[in-house]
Amino acid sequence: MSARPDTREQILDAAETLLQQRGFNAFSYQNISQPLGIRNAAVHYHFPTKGNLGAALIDRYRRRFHAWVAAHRRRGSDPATLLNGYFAIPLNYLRHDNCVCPLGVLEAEFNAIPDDMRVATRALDAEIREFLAGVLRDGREQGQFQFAGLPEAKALVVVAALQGALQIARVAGPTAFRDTLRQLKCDLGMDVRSATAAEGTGPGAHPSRETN
Amino acid sequence: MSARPDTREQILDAAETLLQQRGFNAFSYQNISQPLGIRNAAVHYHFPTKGNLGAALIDRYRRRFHAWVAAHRRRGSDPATLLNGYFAIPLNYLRHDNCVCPLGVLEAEFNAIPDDMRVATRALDAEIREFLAGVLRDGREQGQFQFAGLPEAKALVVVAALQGALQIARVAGPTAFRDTLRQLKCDLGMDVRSATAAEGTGPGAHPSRETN
DNA sequence: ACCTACTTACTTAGTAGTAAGTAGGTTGAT
DNA sequence: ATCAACCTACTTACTACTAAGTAAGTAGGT
Repeated sequence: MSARPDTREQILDAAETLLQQRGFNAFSYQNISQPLGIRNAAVHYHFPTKGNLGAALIDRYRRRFHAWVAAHRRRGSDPATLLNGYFAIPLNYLRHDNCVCPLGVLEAEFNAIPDDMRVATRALDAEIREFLAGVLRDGREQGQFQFAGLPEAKALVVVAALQGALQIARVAGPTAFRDTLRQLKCDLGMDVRSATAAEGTGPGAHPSRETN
Repeated sequence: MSARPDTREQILDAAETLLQQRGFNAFSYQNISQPLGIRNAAVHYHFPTKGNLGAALIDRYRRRFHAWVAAHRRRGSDPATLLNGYFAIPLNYLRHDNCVCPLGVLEAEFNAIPDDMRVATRALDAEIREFLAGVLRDGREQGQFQFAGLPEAKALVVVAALQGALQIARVAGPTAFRDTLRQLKCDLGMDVRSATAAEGTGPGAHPSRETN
């Protein structure tokens, strides 16, 4: 009966889906343990407190993102490829039963999560925006994107809009997100083909469904 | 001891702050009753279930927004004034201890709120985006704004970015929101003065602090 | 003999929600 | 004008449940 010995990772997978579907304060240890066929105390064994679980989850998001960026750097991807690869992350969330961006959830509940989670959240946000600002700067220099203003400010608009659009897609349907993405590309002077569907799972590789 | 007979409205005020500060699933009846010096059951008297409270709160947001739009219509405000007035709403939230957009919170927790709240949330989102798309369309026709694409898509980008930026401001500080707003205006070909500070409280008039 | 990865059984502290009682004001019939 | 009936806006006291977290025990591998 030891088909999946990696209980710890399965717990994180379950927590990830629950976080992006319901929010941190709207799921319990039982929501994790029951589907996995284990006991609440088993979850506590791996993650003594819920805050530890949350912080470990955010750290995993960060490691995945770092690895994804590193892989692209090795491949020497150009700015347009990097940006389309980044767009694939929320597109994956969207396909995954309208999951929202983890950063959005954590920031919305920021005053109701433990301190170690806040620190990790801040770090993830900074890393993503720093990456994106670099991509936008390089892309503009190389003539792949057109926009006015600082790359940091444009990166802010892009991440904020993607994050917000995933949330809006919850009430307005997935086309709301796709329309937002198309407009963002248009505002960057990019080629507006729907595309980027087969861009690979990227760092936002969501556990359930396709991992079966 | 009847300084404030309007308990019902005070409950909604408290719930509003709690929603935008902590999220719907991260506050309890006690968080409302205790500061008001009343009992939990008094809250249940006015709002039998937490879902009723939440739905009533969203309905109040909607009524405030309708009244605000109607007031501007009577005044015959031009698109730029309307848009700057709309921008004043999240700017007020920001000043109010980094409150986030109620729609963002509700959408993030969408799978963890009762059904009547979902219906009301959907309605509020549709009303806001419809209003904004109209403003953007008129403004472009009158030469006040410049942008490519459909007004509906541009409205989506604007509301999504504002919503997301309020959340990001939680972890990155208020300048993150202001930078996002400046970039959005820049992308619309608007005059980029910081301004719009004394735009009045508008429909996002938050209860506590200044109402004292 | 010990470690890892659990389980069973429990505690403590909340949560939303309810039932029944009550103070004070309003209404209506006599 | 007075008294009974009733309504609004609560209170006290409770139920039923769920939450996170802990202590102690155990099976199986090293």
